[in-house]
Amino acid sequence: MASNKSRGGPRRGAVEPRRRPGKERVAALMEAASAVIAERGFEAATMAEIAARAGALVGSLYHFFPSKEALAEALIRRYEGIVDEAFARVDERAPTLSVGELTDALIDLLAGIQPESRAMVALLESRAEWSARRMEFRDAALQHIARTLSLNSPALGAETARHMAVVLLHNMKAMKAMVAEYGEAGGAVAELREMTRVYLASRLRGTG
Amino acid sequence: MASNKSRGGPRRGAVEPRRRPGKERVAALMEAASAVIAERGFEAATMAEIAARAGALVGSLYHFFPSKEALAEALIRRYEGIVDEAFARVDERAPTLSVGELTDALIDLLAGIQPESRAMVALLESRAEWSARRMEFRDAALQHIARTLSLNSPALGAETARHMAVVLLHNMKAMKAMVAEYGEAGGAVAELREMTRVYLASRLRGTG
Amino acid sequence: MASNKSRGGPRRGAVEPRRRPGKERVAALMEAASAVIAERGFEAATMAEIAARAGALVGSLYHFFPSKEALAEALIRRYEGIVDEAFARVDERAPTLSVGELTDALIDLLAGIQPESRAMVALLESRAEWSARRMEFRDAALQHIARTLSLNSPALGAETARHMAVVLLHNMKAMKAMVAEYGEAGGAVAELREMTRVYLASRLRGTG
Amino acid sequence: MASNKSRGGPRRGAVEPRRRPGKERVAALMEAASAVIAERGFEAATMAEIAARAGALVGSLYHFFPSKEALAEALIRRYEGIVDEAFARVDERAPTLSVGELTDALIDLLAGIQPESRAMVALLESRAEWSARRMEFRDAALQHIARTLSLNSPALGAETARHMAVVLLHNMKAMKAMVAEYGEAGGAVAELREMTRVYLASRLRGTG
DNA sequence: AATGAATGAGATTTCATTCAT
DNA sequence: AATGAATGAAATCTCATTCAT
Repeated sequence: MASNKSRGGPRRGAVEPRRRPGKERVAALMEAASAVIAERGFEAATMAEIAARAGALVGSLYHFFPSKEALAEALIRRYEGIVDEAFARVDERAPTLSVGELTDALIDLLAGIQPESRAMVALLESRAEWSARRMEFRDAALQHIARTLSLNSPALGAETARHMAVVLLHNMKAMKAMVAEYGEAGGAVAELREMTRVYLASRLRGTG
Repeated sequence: MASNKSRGGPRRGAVEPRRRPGKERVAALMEAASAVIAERGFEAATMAEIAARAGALVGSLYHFFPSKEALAEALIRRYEGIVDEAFARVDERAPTLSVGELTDALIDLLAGIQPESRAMVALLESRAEWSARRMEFRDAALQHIARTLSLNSPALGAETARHMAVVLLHNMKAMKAMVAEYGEAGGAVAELREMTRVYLASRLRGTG
Repeated sequence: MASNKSRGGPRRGAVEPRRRPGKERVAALMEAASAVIAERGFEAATMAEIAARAGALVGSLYHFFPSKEALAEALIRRYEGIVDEAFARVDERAPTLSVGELTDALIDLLAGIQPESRAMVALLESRAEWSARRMEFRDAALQHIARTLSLNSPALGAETARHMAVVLLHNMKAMKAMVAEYGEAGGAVAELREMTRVYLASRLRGTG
Repeated sequence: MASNKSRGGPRRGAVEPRRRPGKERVAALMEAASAVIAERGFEAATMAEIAARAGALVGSLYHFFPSKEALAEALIRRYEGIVDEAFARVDERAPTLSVGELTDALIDLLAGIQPESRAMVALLESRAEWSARRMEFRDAALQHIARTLSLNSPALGAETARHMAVVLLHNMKAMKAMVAEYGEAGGAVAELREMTRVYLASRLRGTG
């Protein structure tokens, strides 16, 4: 890692361009960032490669994202939106979902988000002094899961739901990784799904 | 001159020390490496910090471990020994273990190895071109788990055991991470244990 | 992080500068590299000194030449151009040259290229796993010489010309070194010229 | 290059062991040094590899040769002895040698010294601030050659002989290199021999 | 005498970030 | 807005040499 110290001044978040060409540029840059981070992990992804993949130059990248961390935050913000929507769709149906349906809905939620979710997991996994923004994202995901559980099984205690969410988030990330490694049809993938199903069946039994 | 060309010929792994002080130094260096890697992850751990934590200089570190990768391999070799022993202890009792006992034996196996296992997980998780050595370690762990399952439930198909092992290894690593984050008494820890228990109960039922 | 793993993908040779100041910088860097390599030899020449001599920092040097080897290749590419031109000028007159004129044309060819040729010889002499690029340069020089010989004495067999070229290249490099050491007027320089002349006279006699 | 500064105290040359085992050790170390320097060149040869090739350790090597330069000097001293003898053998016959015989005697002199002469050439070629010792060796070789020439052709002026020696030494080193590269039977080797023959024939004609 | 661990300066290379144009 | 060159701290690795045992 080179000098990570933020030498930068007061500029904080990402600049939001008003004009069309700028918007397209930003979209291309974020897509490129997603791809590179997914491939290499956050720390190993270099700003130069991200820019190059978008057909741009570092200067351009820094024009919109004043630091690597700002880029990460912008990505996370985008992921949050996507994840929010995914949960919203599940939550609509949550109260009426059977255990098997709930299992699939949750466990496939991350894996179903293409192609960003690999970068998302990489970002979540990356240390880098555990930036506050990433913790928030993680907490938001946990709250989402807990809420979905509660919607499905209102009798579930809030704290229990929260603890279960921690486990389920692990499973969701594992599913993403396993699908990437073995493909959707792998036997291990089926086992992970089955484990999640029997777990939810057991925990939500009396409550549903 | 510091050209990176491999010049020394076939020197591959770590140099084994021949004198008492060297042995102690190597032990101290590996301990320091474990600690730093556990804290920062493999890529972010610097050779300088590892050496410093052992009260040594980089030159000393490189005297025993000719590269960062060689250090990683030496650590993995040590972990392999420890993990082998842990599995051997479980396997002695495996045929007679109840599902609950088997669950605990497996899920606590990694977490029970102190203090190295955090570094072990970090090493397993690190990318760095997925070095062959780390893949082997992973495969060995999977085989260990599959064997333990088969010892407990001989009727289990070999392939099924293998697929279950993939899932269980995920759980074991998650347990390690969660204990490190929340402590042993955390509610999430209990949930992970419970999930593993009901999963094993469900899969080993008819077979035991 | 400074892992040596090739991460940037296929970037091989030198980056060609796109702006005026860059072009000048690159020219200054290559000149500095020539000078330092000429003085110290390739291996002993350090990137830091090369950069410093051009009034730049290592980072700048690496901006244009991603490795020391890439810098060497860029230099060789430039030398190739210069040498090609020098041979082209000789070859125009080659058919009509007397032995004495041919001797002078060849033996002074390298020595006449100022100031790069000392670095060129240093590069040619340097080991460093005998990089393919340098072998190619050497082969090209041999072919040039053989062609010039054949132009002057068409009856010369291709293989003989090739073997003579090996000897003449030695003489050309020796001339460069001796001029650098003793100056143009040295008695040894005259002897080398004379040796080359009687050799060519003897070999090209019946053929010319 | 690491810290090349001689931090050492007043110890200068190599220690000469009195006991048999010491003598054998020294011989083995010098042989190993010759081999490694021949393979890699002087600068790239490391003290550790030299020691290892002799089945010894750096400490041992430094016991007998207090620095790398001292080792180089010891090697040169040995070479001087060998070269002195070789010239003595030639000089006995020198007055009666025909031009062809003189050519062969000189041009094969270095190449005929096995296996040290490659290291010798490497040492002679290496820069390393052009140590005085190596310059002396070179000068001694030049004087040897000049003397042999004068013995064969007493009418030759002293200065002319000296200038011719410079050229002939180049040829002798080139022969060594070419034999190493193409083998004894190469066409280029024959050309080099022929060039040397016609040169000597031309220069020594009236004088012999 | 011999061993082999320790030292530390220095080399190559990487990369986030800045800034003049 | 965009470009791309410049910066410089930091990381990995090397190696001649010293020194305690």
